[in-house]
Amino acid sequence: MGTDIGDLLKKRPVELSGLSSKVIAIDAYNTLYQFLSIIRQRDGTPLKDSNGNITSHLSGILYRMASLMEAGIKPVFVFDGKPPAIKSRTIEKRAEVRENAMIRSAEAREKGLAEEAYKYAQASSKVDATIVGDSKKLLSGLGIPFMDAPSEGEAQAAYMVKKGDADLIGSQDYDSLLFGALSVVRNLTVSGKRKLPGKNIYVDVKPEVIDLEESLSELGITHEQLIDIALCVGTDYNKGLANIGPKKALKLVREYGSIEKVLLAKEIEITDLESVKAFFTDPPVSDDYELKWSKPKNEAVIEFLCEEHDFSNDRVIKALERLEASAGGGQQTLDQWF
DNA sequence: CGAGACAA
DNA sequence: TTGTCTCGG
Repeated sequence: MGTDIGDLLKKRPVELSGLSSKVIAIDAYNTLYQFLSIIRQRDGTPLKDSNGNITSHLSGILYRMASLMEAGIKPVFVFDGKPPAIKSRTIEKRAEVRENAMIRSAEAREKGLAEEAYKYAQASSKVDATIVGDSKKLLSGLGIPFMDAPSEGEAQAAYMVKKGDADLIGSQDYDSLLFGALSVVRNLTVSGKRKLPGKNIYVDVKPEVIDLEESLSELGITHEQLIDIALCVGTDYNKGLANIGPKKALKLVREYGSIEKVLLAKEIEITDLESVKAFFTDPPVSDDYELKWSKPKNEAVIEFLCEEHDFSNDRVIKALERLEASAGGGQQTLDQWF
């Protein structure tokens, strides 16, 4: 998923507290997928309520939003709209991978290969309409704004940053930088050690910020050239060149100046090159959003999570208290004085 | 992933 | 208090 240009970019570790008062446009699809694939039991099954509905994403949203709001961060979720036609190959491929993973997971479970079963169960995660609907319902209850992008969420989020309505994009992917986002934050989580599944290995996971201008000047390339590099490596919208990774792509684009000249020199072609480039530089975006954070609607959240989805009352109330104490990123509490 | 329990 | 592990839904 996304584009494999991460190795080229400069990453600066940050604390969550260092992002206080920042508006972060969260790539909803990316974040929900992360929750679905990671919040699982040891056998690989996601969290579910007594009716069999998946609830991993609800758990993820509740606790992470409590942490972010507590840190004074103002999150806004940006959901995907209609994918562009040039993405259809990627979408088909993802569906294939998921179905394959589902079968392999079942097979591995039969054979008693726990680790394998877990891995394939993760890969079968799908952000479907129910997951999206549930998530929006919870966000409404938590008082956190969200919007539907006309097309790609990352493109919309990048637009919001360029406009100055948001400060950073929260995503594990780098695509929003191609769409012109000035700043991306990855690992948007309370920093700490994470145990790798299976082995007894712990890794430190800290939030990290990637600044577009900083990365470009360090690489000595323009934004357009960064897009060209991504196009060489391959994106969600094009296949990329054979045996070309980020390092070789950087070298080629530096040497020839642009992807067009690279293709000319190597006598190769990329289908839809022009429309893919145009999609990165001028994607469909919308001004139809309102960024307003409000106090959580406690009763509605409790009804939704506890009554409908079997969450523990105590846990939900605790998370709501954390949210309530920080709702509006300080704005709300300040208003009390006027 | 993140909370909570329990050990050190 | 800090680290390690399990459970949550």
